[in-house]
Amino acid sequence: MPKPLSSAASKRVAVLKALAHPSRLLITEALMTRELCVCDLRELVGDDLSTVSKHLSLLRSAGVLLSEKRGLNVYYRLSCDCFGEFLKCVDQVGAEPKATRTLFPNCC
Amino acid sequence: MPKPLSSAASKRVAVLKALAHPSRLLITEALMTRELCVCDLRELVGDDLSTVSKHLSLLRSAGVLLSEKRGLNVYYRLSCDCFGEFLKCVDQVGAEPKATRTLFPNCC
DNA sequence: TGGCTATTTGGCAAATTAACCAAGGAGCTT
DNA sequence: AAGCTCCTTGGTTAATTTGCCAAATAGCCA
Repeated sequence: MPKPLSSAASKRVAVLKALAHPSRLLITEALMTRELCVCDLRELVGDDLSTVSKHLSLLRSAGVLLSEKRGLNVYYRLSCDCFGEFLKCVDQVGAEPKATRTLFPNCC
Repeated sequence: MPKPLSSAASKRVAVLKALAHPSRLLITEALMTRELCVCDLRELVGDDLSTVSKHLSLLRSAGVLLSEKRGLNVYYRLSCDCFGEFLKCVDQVGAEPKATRTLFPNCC
């Protein structure tokens, strides 16, 4: 049984979990450029449409994406334009071979 | 079967997955202040020692943590000092109620 | 060496997550 | 209204992850 989590912490975990999946990260990266509809995203990731829809729904409920229906299509976009910065941080993690680092230099 | 992933992408996913767990995020946050040994971290998260050790091993292999054995203890520390920035980004995601946002303001 | 402490590893059962198919809206357009 | 397109939801099975116990390893110290 998981121990009670502060709401701030569980929100962080929800966001991270949402992004910690190949298709969902790909979707998020694609949306950094422009909003896209579900069928665009389906083509991008190549999974079954229902699978993509579920990924999108998860990203939306984590607060990562916003959606809007226009006509027949549903368009998704990032809720936040900080993902460039965010991914830069991710890429800095362990950018160097771990064995060669012995202290805290200035890392990133 | 997952489709082939670029190595940069799978590395990103590995880092995000490593952080997307309550205990592992807690550990990572604690290590932002100072390095700690396994027993300190065990006390912090309250799980079985072997569970904590597996979390640490996962974080290390994702490149998030570095470890060093000194005497009987193994000390863990962050591989990177950019986590403050990183978490700031995470917290900005969906910081506003989703419904009220209709476009890209300057968000974060 | 033997014993003690700190940590890791192996193995397994429970819980969670993922992906597909099929069926169900929702909103054009005629 | 009928039919079509786009998307979401329900339900099921497979795969992955989690967490504990027990056993193994590593290093100190008598």
